[in-house]
Amino acid sequence: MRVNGRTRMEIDQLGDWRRTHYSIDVKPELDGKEVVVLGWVRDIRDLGGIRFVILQDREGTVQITVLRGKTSKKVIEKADSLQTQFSIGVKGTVKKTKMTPRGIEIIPSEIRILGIAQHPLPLDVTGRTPAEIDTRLNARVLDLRRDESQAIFKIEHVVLEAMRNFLSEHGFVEVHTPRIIASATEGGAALFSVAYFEHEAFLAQSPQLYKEQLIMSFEKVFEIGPFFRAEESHTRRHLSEFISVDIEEAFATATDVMKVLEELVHHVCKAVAEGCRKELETLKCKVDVPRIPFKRFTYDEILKELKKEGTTVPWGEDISTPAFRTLGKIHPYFYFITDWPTKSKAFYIKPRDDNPDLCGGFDLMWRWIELASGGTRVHSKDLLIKRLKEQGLHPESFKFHLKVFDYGMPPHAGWAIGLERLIMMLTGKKNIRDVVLFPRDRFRLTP
RNA sequence: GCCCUGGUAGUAUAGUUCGGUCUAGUAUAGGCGGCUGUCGCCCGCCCGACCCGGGUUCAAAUCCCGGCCAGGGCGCCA
Repeated sequence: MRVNGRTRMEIDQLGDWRRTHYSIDVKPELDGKEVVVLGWVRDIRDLGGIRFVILQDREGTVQITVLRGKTSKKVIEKADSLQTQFSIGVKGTVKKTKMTPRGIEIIPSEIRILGIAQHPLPLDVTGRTPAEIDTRLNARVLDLRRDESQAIFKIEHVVLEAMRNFLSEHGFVEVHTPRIIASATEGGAALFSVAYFEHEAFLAQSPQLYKEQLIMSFEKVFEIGPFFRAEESHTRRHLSEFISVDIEEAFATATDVMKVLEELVHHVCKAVAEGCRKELETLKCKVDVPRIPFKRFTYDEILKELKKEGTTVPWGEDISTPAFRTLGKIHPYFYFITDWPTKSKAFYIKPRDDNPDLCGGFDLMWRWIELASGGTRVHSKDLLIKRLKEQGLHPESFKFHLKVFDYGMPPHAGWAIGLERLIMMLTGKKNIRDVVLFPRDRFRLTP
């Protein structure tokens, strides 16, 4: 049998080999010590009598140096049969040297080939030859070995960890609401339908109604999880499946949860700026820790600003994407937009007591992108029914939700932030697909 | 859903304006050979592509029509 144009080599067993060090932990102090490193072949440079194999693991790379004259025949044969992206294990001795940038190399005593890679590969992991996003997503697992991809998802991990810590420390309880629901939670966005035994069900577009119900016992809740929108949108910032970070708090108003939101964003930016220096450098990206509180503008003030720039938005209408792009140029960082017209926001956002045409809804903007939205919620059953009707929805289809208002619904408020959009902002990526492991959009369902 | 742009080796590109010189160029990857200190190693040789279907023409990668796919924009949204 032939693979890659040559005789198929034996695949070795991992056996009792376990990693003793990640690549970056192999340091000059270990000179003379035996180590076992595991990973993938990033690069091979063969100079004839000497062959350099660069091994990559999730933390970095380390050089394996094979000297033809001084190494056993068996090791040389193995080293010669390696190709890039093979999964391998190397047992060898650390050698201090001035010949490598990191000051060390590993002289192998045994190499094990643990998994082969079929060549030619669909993309270049070293990044010397670029690949387009479509090509990269089709070969996503290989693409995820690129330094840039690794950096993005390391940052995402740090963000999620920072968010969970922050919210837990502020007394929020993590909850999970159903993904499979009987009917629309908000109206508005289109839903995916699923066959649910003998019924039709839908994939949840938001945890909105459930999180409101949960504050009736837990008071402060948060949820991080995927939600689904069957929108036809095909843009750089929309997905069919996205991660929403939601909070809801009892006995609170928009003002209270806006404070939580800006403190959270501040905390997250700080965690990334301090904890992901290497990753930000890889991405050639800078994260400025924002000053809090963020600027707050009312909807009316925003309309006036836009008018000055020559963009007229009729009062009560939502702000168009081109108008938001204009705003992004005026306000190049974080800012809130408050006091929206009631009719432009969802039925569960509370109209103001002193002026029912305005409501307690807000958006958190980053430049021209809507990062989060939230508000004070309606907690009166009668008002909620009235609002449902005004939005053209049928109170009958919300009867299970309306029923809980008979059990002592407190005033409450909350928000939701689009995780991927936040990650885009922190990583400087212009396409949301870059920051999702396996994105789902209007035209992509695989891999 | 609508609008715009594009589709050339595994990948990324040149060529398309104005049809012929394209037997389709380059880089990288891949194969073979050489090289004992590389770190985007180097050198030589080789392999490999015009999205699909139809049309115009003496002649189509190039022009026209349809399809599929991709990227961007809009509306909607987070």
